[in-house]
Amino acid sequence: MPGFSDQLDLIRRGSHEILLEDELKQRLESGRPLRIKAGFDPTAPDLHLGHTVLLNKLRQFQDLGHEAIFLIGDFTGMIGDPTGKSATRPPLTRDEVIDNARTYEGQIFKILDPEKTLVMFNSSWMGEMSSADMIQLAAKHTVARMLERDDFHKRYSSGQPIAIHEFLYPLVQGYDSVALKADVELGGTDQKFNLLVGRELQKHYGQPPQVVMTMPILEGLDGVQKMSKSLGNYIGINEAPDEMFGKLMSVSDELMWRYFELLSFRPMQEIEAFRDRIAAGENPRDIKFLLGEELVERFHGTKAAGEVRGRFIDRFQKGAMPEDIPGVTVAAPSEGLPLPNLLKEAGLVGSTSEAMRMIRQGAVRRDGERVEDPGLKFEAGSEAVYQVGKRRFARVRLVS
RNA sequence: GGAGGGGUUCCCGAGCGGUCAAAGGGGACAGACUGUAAAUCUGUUGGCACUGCCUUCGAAGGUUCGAAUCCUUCCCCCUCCA
Repeated sequence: MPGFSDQLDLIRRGSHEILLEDELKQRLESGRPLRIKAGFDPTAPDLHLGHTVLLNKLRQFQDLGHEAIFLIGDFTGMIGDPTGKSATRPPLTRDEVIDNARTYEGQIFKILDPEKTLVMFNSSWMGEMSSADMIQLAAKHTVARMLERDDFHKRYSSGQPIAIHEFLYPLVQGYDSVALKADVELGGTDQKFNLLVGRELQKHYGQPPQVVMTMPILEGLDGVQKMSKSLGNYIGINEAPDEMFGKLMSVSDELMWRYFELLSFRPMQEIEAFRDRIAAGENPRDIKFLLGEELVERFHGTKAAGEVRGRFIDRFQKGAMPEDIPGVTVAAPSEGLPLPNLLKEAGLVGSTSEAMRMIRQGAVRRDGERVEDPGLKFEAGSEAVYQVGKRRFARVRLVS
C-alpha cells in the first residue's frame, strides 16, 4: 500500500468535496480496508464516460487496497424514480433489473477489478422491510431537514408540489449505507444531500457515520451540460474505437483538462507538464491525441489504441475515406433510382426532403466528388461510395 | 370539493378566422474557416412523385368558401383556496 499522504492525494484527485476529511484520514490510518459504496440506477445500463468518473474513483480506492461496493438501486428502480417526472417511467420488472445488472457487469469491469468488487442490490434489504420498519426509518428524519435540500427547498418555497414519496428516496439511499456499513460513499455533487442523509441515519443506527465524497458531474461534448445520453452529448464506453477517439478529439481545449483530471489515470504532474508544453507552443491537438489513446486503450485494448490515431489523421487531416465503410445494397427500379431516394434507402439521411437539403447545401459526395444535381438517377449495377456531411458514409450497390 | 391557467413543429415560445409548414430564440445539421477545437460567418431545420402536392398546432366532432385561431364534447398538465 502506498504511503499515507500519497494515498490521500490520489483519493482527493478530481474530487469536489470530502466530508469530513479528518474522519477519512483517521480511517485510512487504521490500516484496515475500507468499504467504499457507490450507488447506481439500474435503469441506465449503457454507461458513458460520465459514469466512469465515479468508477475511476472506486478503482483508485481498490488500487489502494480498499473494498468497492457497486450498489445497484434496483429497489428504487422497481418503484420507478419520480425525480424526472416528465414521463412516468414504467417500473422495471425483476427480469429487466437482472438483465440490466448483467449489462452493468460487462461494462464496469473494464474499470473495476472484479476480484475486489462487491456487486449488491438494495432490494435484498429494502424488499424485506415491513411498513412498520419503513415508518420507523421515516421517523429518523424531519421534514425541516428534508427541506434543507436545495431542490426541495426551491420547489417548496415557490409553491411547486413535492410528493411524499420523494422524501422517502433519500431515506432509502441513506439506509443502504446502514445496511452496508459503508465507510465512504461516493456520489456526484448533486447527490450531496442524499449522501449526508446516510451519515445521519448511520448515527441513528449506532454506526460511525460514513465519509461523504462528491465528484464533479462531467460535462458532455458540448462542454456545458452534463454528459447524458438523452442530451446526445455523451461518449459511450462501448462505442467503437474510431468513434470514441473522434468524439474525444472534438472536445474543446478547455474541456480537455477536465477530462484529463477525471478520466485519465496519468499522474497529475504529468498532466501539468502537458499544460506547459502547450504553453510553450505545442499543438493542443497532439496532447488531445494522448487522451484519446489512453481511453481507447482502456475500453478497447492496446492494439486498437495503437491504430486509432493513424486512421484519424488519414481521414480528417488527409481527407481519406474511412476503411470500414458499411456496404449497403439497394434495389433500383428499371428507370433508375433518384439520388435523394438512394441516400434515404442507404440510411444516410432520414427522408428524401433531408436529402434534397443536403444536396443543395453541398454536403453530398459520390466517390469523393461533390454532387449538386438532385435530379440524378442511378441504375442497377452501379456502385459507389456516398458521403453526407463529414461523417456519414456508405458504399451503395444498386441491384434490380 | 371550489376557482382559475394551460396543452403549438426537437425544446422554449409567438400566433388567436385567410397573406401559416406557422415569428423569435435555443439546439441540431450542413457549407466556409480550422486542429472533425473554440470563436466567427452563411444556410437549412414536417413529408413526398419537390418550382407542385400532402399531413401537422392535445383528441374527436361541428360552424365557415376558408380554422392553430370560433363552438361542443373528451383527455391530460399546472396554480390557488379548502
